[in-house]
Amino acid sequence: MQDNDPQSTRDLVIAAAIRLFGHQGYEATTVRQIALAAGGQNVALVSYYFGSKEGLRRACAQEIVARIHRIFPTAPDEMPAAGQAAAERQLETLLSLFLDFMTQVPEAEDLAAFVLRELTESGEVFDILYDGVIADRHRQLCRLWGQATGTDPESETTRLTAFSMLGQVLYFRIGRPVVVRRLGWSGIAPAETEQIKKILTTNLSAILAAYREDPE
Amino acid sequence: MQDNDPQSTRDLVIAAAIRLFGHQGYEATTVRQIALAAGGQNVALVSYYFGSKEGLRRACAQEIVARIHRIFPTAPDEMPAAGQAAAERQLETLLSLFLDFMTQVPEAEDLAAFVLRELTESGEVFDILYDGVIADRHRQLCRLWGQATGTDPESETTRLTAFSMLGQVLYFRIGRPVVVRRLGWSGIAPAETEQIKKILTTNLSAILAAYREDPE
DNA sequence: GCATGATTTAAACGGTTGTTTTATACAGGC
DNA sequence: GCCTGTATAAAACAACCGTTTAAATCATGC
Repeated sequence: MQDNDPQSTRDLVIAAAIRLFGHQGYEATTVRQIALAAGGQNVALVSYYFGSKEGLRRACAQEIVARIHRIFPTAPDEMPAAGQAAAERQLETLLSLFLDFMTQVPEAEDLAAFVLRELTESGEVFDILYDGVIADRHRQLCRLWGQATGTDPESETTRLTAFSMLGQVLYFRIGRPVVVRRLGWSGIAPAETEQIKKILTTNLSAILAAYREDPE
Repeated sequence: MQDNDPQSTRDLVIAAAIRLFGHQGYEATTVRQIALAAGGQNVALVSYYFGSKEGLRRACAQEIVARIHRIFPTAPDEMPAAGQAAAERQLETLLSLFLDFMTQVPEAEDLAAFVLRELTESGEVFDILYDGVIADRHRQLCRLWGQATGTDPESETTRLTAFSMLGQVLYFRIGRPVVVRRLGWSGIAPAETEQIKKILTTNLSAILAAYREDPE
């Protein structure tokens, strides 16, 4: 029970909490489970460090915001106005990286599950996540989309289309068990991610082409 | 507390449980809440009728399967081999109905939330839902997709593409709070659903066109 | 080496959980 | 009438919940 880790006890508790909250839900997770999963820590630490179980929940959300900022740094607000072809290529790599993260990075499962649950409950934590990670990323996607199609990046059509593209990626994380079972896969290894990537890339360029020849 | 309802007490309990399980999660919901929401019934009824809270959870899943069968009857296995244009129109109405259901029917929120949660937990109830509602509907979608593009309806590409289309629809239910906030809407009224429908229809025909001119 | 503050521990708190028990009301067959 | 099985009721059950308390341990500056 010595402190040999570089991580502080506080960080250990947060990491365990994100994993458990995401996997089984906030209410279903007990602080004793968290303390145990954090390396056999004491139950009282949750109250000590975070005030309450609800405080720990908030701390988890803030940690997620920080972690995603580290993984996907926000692009500078004003980007060089690339051409349509360049913007399309940037869109492609953006969605590709997002898919890789969602299907391949192990910790993404916990993060996505946590965000998903908070999203359904629409509590106070939802605001932290929306302001911290969702809004900026979506705006960036819309900016690229506007450049690639030559349309208003903040039009209602663009914003909704951006969500429809995100939905495609996210389903392969949220609906992963369904996809795996229906495809007869044993999981989503890098080879399967490439297979999905081909589908999404095809969809992307097809939709972009439709908007370019008829900007509505 | 007389039995004036046409619904049996059992059905009342299941209805209340689906609503509460979907809205706040299985663990977060107490059997006393359910009994109260079912019209002030007694707590012991849950054990009496369903054996346990977990048994009630299974009964909810089976009820959801039955209800969705009632709303979206499965198409007969062999459909008249319609032409490509007819198949595309059928795809369009199918996704359109699905979106309507997901965004407009009030009870869809509870059903979708329930399914979503069970999907994340991958327990025994997930099997009931996959076998009962997901597999058949996805196969039907693939069949139509095959007809509309002239490709193998059970190829890996077709099955994945079908999921990518479903993902687009589902995001507007799962991510509803995000969409509403980002678009500055106050909710998703029928007018907003039509707006989304335009986007999804555009995407659908664009992707179909891509596969038709290059079947890969 | 001792005072000081932060960290960790064990134990207990009242309250709530799912379930069981026991008793009561109510139907229909004989 | 009574008997039988189903349905509802109230109360109690042990187990567990999040939180608090109070004491022990640790690191650190002086």
